[in-house]
Amino acid sequence: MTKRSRVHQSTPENERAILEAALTLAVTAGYEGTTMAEVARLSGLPTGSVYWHFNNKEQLFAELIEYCFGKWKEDHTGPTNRDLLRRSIAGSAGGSTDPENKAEAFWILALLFALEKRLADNAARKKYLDVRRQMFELMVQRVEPQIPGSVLAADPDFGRKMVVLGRALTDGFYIAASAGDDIDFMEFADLSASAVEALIARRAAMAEGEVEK
Amino acid sequence: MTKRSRVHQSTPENERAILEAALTLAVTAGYEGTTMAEVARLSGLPTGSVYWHFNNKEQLFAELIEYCFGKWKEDHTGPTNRDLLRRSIAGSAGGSTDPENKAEAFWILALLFALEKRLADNAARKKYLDVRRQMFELMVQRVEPQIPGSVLAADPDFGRKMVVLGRALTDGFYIAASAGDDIDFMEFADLSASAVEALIARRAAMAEGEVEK
DNA sequence: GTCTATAAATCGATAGAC
DNA sequence: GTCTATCGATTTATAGAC
Repeated sequence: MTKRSRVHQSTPENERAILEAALTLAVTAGYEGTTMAEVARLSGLPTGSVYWHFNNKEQLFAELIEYCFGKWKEDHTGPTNRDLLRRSIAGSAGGSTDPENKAEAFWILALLFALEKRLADNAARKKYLDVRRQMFELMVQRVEPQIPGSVLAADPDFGRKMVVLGRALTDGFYIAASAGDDIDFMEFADLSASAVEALIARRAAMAEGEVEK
Repeated sequence: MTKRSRVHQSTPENERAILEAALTLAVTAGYEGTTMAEVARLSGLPTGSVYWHFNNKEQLFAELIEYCFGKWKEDHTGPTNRDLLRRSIAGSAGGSTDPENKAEAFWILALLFALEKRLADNAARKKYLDVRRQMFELMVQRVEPQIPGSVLAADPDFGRKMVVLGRALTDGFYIAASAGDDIDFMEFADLSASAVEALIARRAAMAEGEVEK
Protein backbone atom coordinates (compact mmCIF):
# COMPACT_ATOMS: atom_id res chain seq x y z
CA MET A 1 0.00 0.00 0.00
CA THR A 2 2.68 2.43 0.96
CA LYS A 3 4.64 3.23 -2.08
CA ARG A 4 8.36 3.38 -1.87
CA SER A 5 9.20 6.92 -0.92
CA ARG A 6 10.86 8.91 -3.64
CA VAL A 7 12.73 11.30 -1.43
CA HIS A 8 15.76 11.19 -3.64
CA GLN A 9 16.18 14.34 -5.67
CA SER A 10 17.70 12.45 -8.56
CA THR A 11 14.62 13.07 -10.67
CA PRO A 12 13.50 16.70 -10.24
CA GLU A 13 9.83 17.53 -10.29
CA ASN A 14 9.67 18.92 -13.80
CA GLU A 15 11.67 16.09 -15.29
CA ARG A 16 9.31 13.64 -13.67
CA ALA A 17 6.35 15.58 -15.08
CA ILE A 18 7.87 15.36 -18.54
CA LEU A 19 8.57 11.63 -18.19
CA GLU A 20 5.03 10.95 -16.96
CA ALA A 21 3.58 12.98 -19.81
CA ALA A 22 5.73 11.11 -22.31
CA LEU A 23 4.69 7.80 -20.75
CA THR A 24 1.00 8.62 -20.93
CA LEU A 25 1.25 9.63 -24.57
CA ALA A 26 3.63 6.87 -25.61
CA VAL A 27 1.40 4.13 -24.24
CA THR A 28 -1.39 5.04 -26.63
CA ALA A 29 0.46 6.74 -29.48
CA GLY A 30 3.79 4.90 -29.72
CA TYR A 31 7.14 6.42 -30.49
CA GLU A 32 6.46 8.24 -33.75
CA GLY A 33 2.97 9.11 -32.65
CA THR A 34 4.21 10.97 -29.61
CA THR A 35 5.31 14.49 -30.50
CA MET A 36 7.57 16.63 -28.39
CA ALA A 37 5.06 19.47 -28.63
CA GLU A 38 2.36 17.30 -27.08
CA VAL A 39 4.67 16.04 -24.35
CA ALA A 40 5.38 19.66 -23.49
CA ARG A 41 1.71 20.58 -23.49
CA LEU A 42 0.69 17.67 -21.23
CA SER A 43 3.57 18.27 -18.85
CA GLY A 44 2.57 21.92 -18.56
CA LEU A 45 5.93 23.13 -19.82
CA PRO A 46 6.90 24.73 -23.11
CA THR A 47 8.87 22.78 -25.68
CA GLY A 48 11.99 24.74 -24.92
CA SER A 49 12.02 23.39 -21.37
CA VAL A 50 11.60 19.83 -22.56
CA TYR A 51 14.68 20.24 -24.71
CA TRP A 52 16.54 21.79 -21.83
CA HIS A 53 15.95 18.70 -19.67
CA PHE A 54 16.41 16.14 -22.44
CA ASN A 55 18.75 16.54 -25.36
CA ASN A 56 16.33 15.12 -27.92
CA LYS A 57 13.43 12.76 -28.43
CA GLU A 58 15.67 9.69 -28.52
CA GLN A 59 17.17 10.48 -25.16
CA LEU A 60 13.78 11.26 -23.67
CA PHE A 61 12.55 7.80 -24.60
CA ALA A 62 15.78 6.16 -23.46
CA GLU A 63 15.33 7.71 -20.03
CA LEU A 64 11.67 6.75 -20.09
CA ILE A 65 12.69 3.13 -20.54
CA GLU A 66 15.06 3.41 -17.60
CA TYR A 67 12.29 5.08 -15.60
CA CYS A 68 9.87 2.21 -16.30
CA PHE A 69 12.54 -0.38 -15.62
CA GLY A 70 12.84 1.11 -12.16
CA LYS A 71 9.11 0.61 -11.65
CA TRP A 72 9.35 -2.94 -12.98
CA LYS A 73 12.13 -3.80 -10.55
CA GLU A 74 10.01 -2.52 -7.66
CA ASP A 75 7.29 -4.96 -8.71
CA HIS A 76 9.75 -7.83 -9.04
CA THR A 77 11.47 -7.78 -5.70
CA GLY A 78 10.63 -9.69 -2.57
CA PRO A 79 10.14 -13.40 -2.15
CA THR A 80 9.92 -15.57 -5.23
CA ASN A 81 6.90 -17.76 -5.58
CA ARG A 82 5.92 -20.35 -8.14
CA ASP A 83 3.50 -18.02 -9.91
CA LEU A 84 6.12 -15.96 -11.70
CA LEU A 85 5.11 -16.83 -15.25
CA ARG A 86 1.44 -17.00 -14.38
CA ARG A 87 1.46 -13.45 -13.05
CA SER A 88 3.54 -12.13 -15.94
CA ILE A 89 1.08 -13.37 -18.53
CA ALA A 90 -1.96 -12.39 -16.52
CA GLY A 91 -0.47 -8.92 -16.27
CA SER A 92 -0.29 -8.60 -20.03
CA ALA A 93 -4.06 -8.34 -20.16
CA GLY A 94 -4.28 -5.45 -17.74
CA GLY A 95 -1.32 -3.76 -19.31
CA SER A 96 -3.19 -2.99 -22.45
CA THR A 97 -6.54 -2.07 -20.96
CA ASP A 98 -5.89 -0.62 -17.55
CA PRO A 99 -4.99 3.04 -18.03
CA GLU A 100 -3.65 3.23 -14.49
CA ASN A 101 -0.98 0.63 -14.99
CA LYS A 102 1.03 2.67 -17.45
CA ALA A 103 4.38 1.15 -16.63
CA GLU A 104 3.01 -2.29 -17.50
CA ALA A 105 1.49 -0.99 -20.71
CA PHE A 106 4.77 0.61 -21.62
CA TRP A 107 6.38 -2.77 -22.25
CA ILE A 108 4.07 -3.17 -25.20
CA LEU A 109 5.61 -0.02 -26.60
CA ALA A 110 9.03 -1.38 -25.73
CA LEU A 111 8.35 -4.37 -27.95
CA LEU A 112 8.06 -1.92 -30.81
CA PHE A 113 11.66 -0.96 -30.20
CA ALA A 114 12.58 -4.62 -30.55
CA LEU A 115 10.70 -4.93 -33.82
CA GLU A 116 11.65 -1.65 -35.46
CA LYS A 117 15.13 -2.39 -36.68
CA ARG A 118 15.05 0.90 -38.51
CA LEU A 119 15.80 2.41 -35.11
CA ALA A 120 19.03 0.41 -34.87
CA ASP A 121 21.08 3.50 -34.09
CA ASN A 122 18.38 4.89 -31.85
CA ALA A 123 19.45 5.44 -28.26
CA ALA A 124 16.02 4.34 -27.04
CA ARG A 125 16.20 1.00 -28.83
CA LYS A 126 19.69 0.37 -27.51
CA LYS A 127 18.49 1.18 -24.02
CA TYR A 128 15.54 -1.22 -24.36
CA LEU A 129 17.76 -4.06 -25.56
CA ASP A 130 20.05 -3.39 -22.62
CA VAL A 131 17.13 -3.39 -20.17
CA ARG A 132 15.82 -6.53 -21.83
CA ARG A 133 19.08 -8.28 -21.02
CA GLN A 134 18.97 -7.07 -17.42
CA MET A 135 15.40 -8.27 -17.02
CA PHE A 136 16.44 -11.64 -18.36
CA GLU A 137 19.24 -12.05 -15.84
CA LEU A 138 16.99 -10.99 -12.98
CA MET A 139 14.41 -13.54 -14.05
CA VAL A 140 17.05 -16.27 -14.27
CA GLN A 141 18.03 -15.60 -10.68
CA ARG A 142 14.42 -16.00 -9.60
CA VAL A 143 13.58 -19.04 -11.70
CA GLU A 144 16.66 -21.20 -11.22
CA PRO A 145 15.97 -22.01 -7.55
CA GLN A 146 12.65 -23.50 -8.63
CA ILE A 147 14.19 -26.02 -11.02
CA PRO A 148 14.79 -29.48 -9.53
CA GLY A 149 18.46 -30.08 -8.85
CA SER A 150 18.46 -33.28 -10.86
CA VAL A 151 17.36 -31.36 -13.96
CA LEU A 152 19.98 -28.67 -13.52
CA ALA A 153 22.64 -31.31 -12.97
CA ALA A 154 21.78 -32.86 -16.32
CA ASP A 155 21.44 -29.48 -18.07
CA PRO A 156 22.91 -26.48 -16.24
CA ASP A 157 21.31 -24.10 -18.75
CA PHE A 158 17.80 -25.41 -18.21
CA GLY A 159 16.83 -22.50 -15.98
CA ARG A 160 17.88 -19.99 -18.62
CA LYS A 161 15.94 -21.95 -21.22
CA MET A 162 12.80 -21.75 -19.14
CA VAL A 163 13.22 -18.00 -18.87
CA VAL A 164 13.62 -17.72 -22.65
CA LEU A 165 10.44 -19.75 -23.03
CA GLY A 166 8.61 -17.73 -20.41
CA ARG A 167 9.67 -14.47 -22.00
CA ALA A 168 8.47 -15.62 -25.41
CA LEU A 169 5.12 -16.53 -23.88
CA THR A 170 4.86 -13.24 -22.02
CA ASP A 171 5.79 -11.21 -25.10
CA GLY A 172 3.40 -13.25 -27.20
CA PHE A 173 0.49 -12.58 -24.86
CA TYR A 174 1.37 -8.90 -24.75
CA ILE A 175 0.86 -8.94 -28.49
CA ALA A 176 -2.40 -10.82 -28.12
CA ALA A 177 -3.58 -8.18 -25.67
CA SER A 178 -2.48 -5.40 -27.95
CA ALA A 179 -4.24 -6.97 -30.92
CA GLY A 180 -7.40 -7.10 -28.86
CA ASP A 181 -7.72 -10.89 -29.03
CA ASP A 182 -10.82 -11.98 -27.16
CA ILE A 183 -9.21 -14.49 -24.85
CA ASP A 184 -9.22 -15.20 -21.12
CA PHE A 185 -5.73 -14.17 -20.08
CA MET A 186 -6.07 -15.71 -16.65
CA GLU A 187 -6.87 -19.06 -18.21
CA PHE A 188 -3.91 -18.87 -20.56
CA ALA A 189 -1.63 -17.78 -17.76
CA ASP A 190 -2.60 -21.03 -16.03
CA LEU A 191 -2.26 -23.04 -19.21
CA SER A 192 1.18 -21.63 -19.97
CA ALA A 193 2.38 -22.29 -16.45
CA SER A 194 1.03 -25.84 -16.72
CA ALA A 195 2.86 -26.37 -19.98
CA VAL A 196 6.15 -25.25 -18.50
CA GLU A 197 5.58 -27.31 -15.38
CA ALA A 198 4.81 -30.35 -17.50
CA LEU A 199 8.04 -29.76 -19.39
CA ILE A 200 10.03 -29.56 -16.18
CA ALA A 201 8.34 -32.66 -14.81
CA ARG A 202 9.15 -34.54 -17.98
CA ARG A 203 12.79 -33.46 -17.74
CA ALA A 204 12.92 -34.42 -14.07
CA ALA A 205 11.60 -37.90 -14.84
CA MET A 206 14.16 -38.16 -17.61
CA ALA A 207 17.03 -37.00 -15.43
CA GLU A 208 16.21 -39.43 -12.66
CA GLY A 209 15.26 -42.36 -14.83
CA GLU A 210 18.18 -42.34 -17.18
CA VAL A 211 21.88 -42.32 -16.54
CA GLU A 212 22.89 -41.86 -20.13
CA LYS A 213 21.43 -39.47 -22.60
CA MET B 1 -12.86 7.49 -63.31
CA THR B 2 -12.41 3.83 -64.06
CA LYS B 3 -10.94 2.05 -61.14
CA ARG B 4 -8.80 -0.91 -61.87
CA SER B 5 -10.63 -4.16 -62.13
CA ARG B 6 -9.25 -7.36 -60.69
CA VAL B 7 -11.98 -9.42 -62.22
CA HIS B 8 -10.02 -10.49 -65.24
CA GLN B 9 -6.48 -9.88 -64.14
CA SER B 10 -4.75 -10.53 -60.87
CA THR B 11 -2.36 -7.87 -59.66
CA PRO B 12 -0.84 -6.16 -62.71
CA GLU B 13 2.90 -5.97 -63.03
CA ASN B 14 3.42 -2.45 -61.73
CA GLU B 15 1.11 -2.94 -58.79
CA ARG B 16 3.03 -6.03 -57.84
CA ALA B 17 6.28 -4.10 -58.12
CA ILE B 18 4.91 -1.44 -55.79
CA LEU B 19 3.67 -4.04 -53.29
CA GLU B 20 7.00 -5.86 -53.32
CA ALA B 21 8.85 -2.60 -52.81
CA ALA B 22 6.56 -1.68 -49.94
CA LEU B 23 7.05 -5.12 -48.36
CA THR B 24 10.82 -4.93 -48.59
CA LEU B 25 10.89 -1.53 -46.95
CA ALA B 26 8.16 -2.19 -44.40
CA VAL B 27 9.83 -5.30 -42.99
CA THR B 28 12.82 -3.31 -41.83
CA ALA B 29 11.43 0.20 -41.48
CA GLY B 30 7.88 -0.36 -40.26
CA TYR B 31 4.84 1.68 -41.20
CA GLU B 32 5.97 5.20 -40.37
CA GLY B 33 9.50 4.47 -41.46
CA THR B 34 8.40 3.52 -44.93
CA THR B 35 7.87 6.61 -47.06
CA MET B 36 5.83 6.69 -50.22
CA ALA B 37 8.74 8.36 -51.99
CA GLU B 38 11.04 5.46 -51.16
CA VAL B 39 8.44 2.91 -52.19
CA ALA B 40 8.21 4.70 -55.52
CA ARG B 41 11.99 4.82 -55.92
CA LEU B 42 12.46 1.10 -55.15
CA SER B 43 9.59 0.09 -57.40
CA GLY B 44 11.10 2.11 -60.23
CA LEU B 45 8.01 4.30 -60.56
CA PRO B 46 7.44 7.93 -59.62
CA THR B 47 5.31 8.82 -56.65
CA GLY B 48 2.51 9.97 -58.89
CA SER B 49 2.11 6.45 -60.25
CA VAL B 50 2.04 4.95 -56.78
CA TYR B 51 -0.84 7.25 -55.90
CA TRP B 52 -2.59 6.36 -59.11
CA HIS B 53 -2.57 2.67 -58.19
CA PHE B 54 -3.29 3.12 -54.50
CA ASN B 55 -5.42 5.86 -53.03
CA ASN B 56 -3.11 6.54 -50.10
CA LYS B 57 -0.56 4.99 -47.78
CA GLU B 58 -3.20 3.33 -45.62
CA GLN B 59 -4.76 1.54 -48.54
CA LEU B 60 -1.36 0.51 -49.89
CA PHE B 61 -0.55 -1.22 -46.61
CA ALA B 62 -4.01 -2.73 -46.34
CA GLU B 63 -3.56 -4.32 -49.76
CA LEU B 64 -0.03 -5.32 -48.81
CA ILE B 65 -1.42 -7.30 -45.89
CA GLU B 66 -3.93 -8.99 -48.16
CA TYR B 67 -1.13 -9.72 -50.63
CA CYS B 68 1.05 -11.30 -47.96
CA PHE B 69 -1.83 -13.25 -46.52
CA GLY B 70 -2.15 -14.89 -49.93
CA LYS B 71 1.48 -15.93 -49.75
CA TRP B 72 1.04 -17.25 -46.23
CA LYS B 73 -1.93 -19.35 -47.27
CA GLU B 74 0.12 -20.88 -50.08
CA ASP B 75 2.70 -21.99 -47.52
CA HIS B 76 0.04 -23.38 -45.22
CA THR B 77 -1.82 -25.72 -47.50
CA GLY B 78 -1.25 -29.38 -48.14
CA PRO B 79 -1.04 -32.21 -45.63
CA THR B 80 -0.83 -31.34 -41.98
CA ASN B 81 2.01 -32.82 -40.01
CA ARG B 82 2.87 -32.75 -36.36
CA ASP B 83 5.63 -30.18 -36.81
CA LEU B 84 3.35 -27.20 -37.26
CA LEU B 85 4.46 -25.28 -34.19
CA ARG B 86 8.03 -26.46 -34.48
CA ARG B 87 8.33 -25.08 -37.99
CA SER B 88 6.58 -21.83 -37.13
CA ILE B 89 9.03 -21.03 -34.39
CA ALA B 90 12.07 -22.25 -36.29
CA GLY B 91 10.98 -19.98 -39.13
CA SER B 92 11.03 -16.96 -36.87
CA ALA B 93 14.81 -17.04 -36.85
CA GLY B 94 15.09 -16.82 -40.60
CA GLY B 95 12.09 -14.57 -40.92
CA SER B 96 13.81 -11.61 -39.45
CA THR B 97 17.22 -12.09 -40.98
CA ASP B 98 16.63 -13.63 -44.38
CA PRO B 99 15.47 -10.87 -46.71
CA GLU B 100 14.41 -13.45 -49.29
CA ASN B 101 11.81 -15.08 -47.12
CA LYS B 102 9.39 -12.18 -47.22
CA ALA B 103 6.33 -14.30 -46.62
CA GLU B 104 7.76 -15.21 -43.22
CA ALA B 105 9.12 -11.72 -42.69
CA PHE B 106 5.59 -10.47 -43.16
CA TRP B 107 4.93 -11.77 -39.69
CA ILE B 108 7.11 -9.00 -38.32
CA LEU B 109 5.16 -6.38 -40.22
CA ALA B 110 1.99 -7.92 -38.86
CA LEU B 111 3.27 -7.63 -35.30
CA LEU B 112 3.89 -3.95 -35.88
CA PHE B 113 0.26 -3.43 -36.74
CA ALA B 114 -0.80 -5.49 -33.74
CA LEU B 115 1.24 -3.32 -31.40
CA GLU B 116 0.61 0.15 -32.79
CA LYS B 117 -2.71 1.01 -31.21
CA ARG B 118 -2.34 4.56 -32.42
CA LEU B 119 -3.31 3.19 -35.84
CA ALA B 120 -6.64 2.05 -34.44
CA ASP B 121 -8.61 3.76 -37.18
CA ASN B 122 -6.07 2.85 -39.80
CA ALA B 123 -7.43 0.73 -42.64
CA ALA B 124 -4.24 -1.33 -42.67
CA ARG B 125 -4.48 -2.22 -39.01
CA LYS B 126 -8.13 -3.16 -39.39
CA LYS B 127 -7.20 -5.36 -42.32
CA TYR B 128 -4.44 -7.00 -40.29
CA LEU B 129 -6.75 -7.75 -37.38
CA ASP B 130 -9.18 -9.31 -39.84
CA VAL B 131 -6.43 -11.40 -41.40
CA ARG B 132 -5.23 -12.37 -37.93
CA ARG B 133 -8.65 -13.84 -37.22
CA GLN B 134 -8.65 -15.73 -40.50
CA MET B 135 -5.19 -17.14 -39.83
CA PHE B 136 -6.39 -18.29 -36.44
CA GLU B 137 -9.33 -20.18 -37.87
CA LEU B 138 -7.15 -21.83 -40.51
CA MET B 139 -4.72 -22.94 -37.83
CA VAL B 140 -7.54 -24.34 -35.71
CA GLN B 141 -8.65 -26.51 -38.62
CA ARG B 142 -5.14 -27.89 -38.95
CA VAL B 143 -4.46 -28.43 -35.28
CA GLU B 144 -7.73 -29.92 -34.08
CA PRO B 145 -7.30 -33.26 -35.88
CA GLN B 146 -4.07 -33.76 -33.94
CA ILE B 147 -5.72 -33.50 -30.54
CA PRO B 148 -6.74 -36.84 -28.99
CA GLY B 149 -10.48 -37.38 -29.13
CA SER B 150 -10.68 -37.98 -25.42
CA VAL B 151 -9.25 -34.53 -24.73
CA LEU B 152 -11.60 -32.80 -27.13
CA ALA B 153 -14.53 -34.69 -25.63
CA ALA B 154 -13.65 -33.30 -22.23
CA ASP B 155 -12.89 -29.79 -23.55
CA PRO B 156 -14.17 -29.02 -27.06
CA ASP B 157 -12.23 -25.75 -27.10
CA PHE B 158 -8.89 -27.37 -26.36
CA GLY B 159 -7.78 -27.21 -29.98
CA ARG B 160 -8.44 -23.47 -30.11
CA LYS B 161 -6.55 -23.02 -26.87
CA MET B 162 -3.52 -24.79 -28.30
CA VAL B 163 -3.61 -22.45 -31.30
CA VAL B 164 -3.72 -19.42 -29.00
CA LEU B 165 -0.75 -20.82 -27.12
CA GLY B 166 1.11 -21.65 -30.32
CA ARG B 167 0.49 -18.20 -31.73
CA ALA B 168 1.77 -16.55 -28.56
CA LEU B 169 4.93 -18.66 -28.76
CA THR B 170 5.43 -17.90 -32.42
CA ASP B 171 4.91 -14.18 -31.89
CA GLY B 172 7.16 -14.22 -28.86
CA PHE B 173 10.03 -15.86 -30.72
CA TYR B 174 9.65 -13.44 -33.60
CA ILE B 175 10.25 -10.69 -31.10
CA ALA B 176 13.22 -12.56 -29.70
CA ALA B 177 14.63 -12.78 -33.22
CA SER B 178 13.98 -9.10 -33.85
CA ALA B 179 15.58 -8.14 -30.56
CA GLY B 180 18.65 -10.08 -31.58
CA ASP B 181 18.45 -12.48 -28.64
CA ASP B 182 21.34 -14.92 -28.89
CA ILE B 183 19.38 -18.14 -28.73
CA ASP B 184 19.18 -21.35 -30.72
CA PHE B 185 15.80 -21.09 -32.36
CA MET B 186 15.83 -24.71 -33.50
CA GLU B 187 16.32 -25.83 -29.93
CA PHE B 188 13.49 -23.64 -28.67
CA ALA B 189 11.24 -24.78 -31.48
CA ASP B 190 11.74 -28.32 -30.18
CA LEU B 191 11.35 -27.23 -26.58
CA SER B 192 8.12 -25.36 -27.30
CA ALA B 193 6.69 -28.27 -29.20
CA SER B 194 7.66 -30.55 -26.32
CA ALA B 195 5.95 -28.29 -23.84
CA VAL B 196 2.73 -28.31 -25.82
CA GLU B 197 2.92 -32.06 -26.31
CA ALA B 198 3.48 -32.54 -22.60
CA LEU B 199 0.44 -30.40 -21.94
CA ILE B 200 -1.70 -32.46 -24.30
CA ALA B 201 -0.40 -35.72 -22.81
CA ARG B 202 -1.24 -34.50 -19.34
CA ARG B 203 -4.74 -33.59 -20.47
CA ALA B 204 -5.15 -36.94 -22.19
CA ALA B 205 -4.16 -38.78 -19.03
CA MET B 206 -6.61 -36.62 -17.13
CA ALA B 207 -9.43 -37.22 -19.60
CA GLU B 208 -8.97 -40.98 -19.59
CA GLY B 209 -8.49 -41.24 -15.86
CA GLU B 210 -11.83 -39.67 -15.15
CA VAL B 211 -15.01 -41.22 -16.44
CA GLU B 212 -17.43 -38.74 -15.05
CA LYS B 213 -17.40 -34.94 -15.34
C1' DG C 1 -1.13 5.41 -67.29
C1' DT C 2 3.41 7.84 -66.49
C1' DC C 3 6.04 11.47 -64.75
C1' DT C 4 7.62 16.26 -62.67
C1' DA C 5 6.96 19.73 -59.67
C1' DT C 6 5.09 21.36 -55.75
C1' DA C 7 1.53 22.30 -52.36
C1' DA C 8 0.15 21.69 -47.46
C1' DA C 9 0.96 20.18 -43.12
C1' DT C 10 3.76 18.39 -39.39
C1' DC C 11 7.58 17.70 -36.53
C1' DG C 12 12.13 17.91 -34.30
C1' DA C 13 15.06 21.14 -32.82
C1' DT C 14 17.13 25.94 -31.88
C1' DA C 15 17.81 30.95 -30.84
C1' DG C 16 17.47 34.25 -27.72
C1' DA C 17 14.80 37.24 -24.41
C1' DC C 18 13.81 37.05 -19.60
C1' DG D 1 15.71 27.36 -15.77
C1' DT D 2 11.56 29.06 -18.34
C1' DC D 3 9.22 30.51 -22.32
C1' DT D 4 8.12 32.40 -27.30
C1' DA D 5 8.85 32.35 -31.91
C1' DT D 6 10.47 30.17 -35.70
C1' DC D 7 13.59 27.59 -38.76
C1' DG D 8 14.65 23.65 -41.65
C1' DA D 9 13.76 19.18 -42.97
C1' DT D 10 10.55 15.62 -44.07
C1' DT D 11 6.33 13.58 -45.72
C1' DT D 12 1.74 12.82 -47.62
C1' DA D 13 -0.74 13.94 -51.32
C1' DT D 14 -2.14 16.59 -55.58
C1' DA D 15 -1.99 19.26 -60.06
C1' DG D 16 -1.27 19.04 -64.53
C1' DA D 17 1.75 18.21 -68.74
C1' DC D 18 2.52 14.36 -71.77
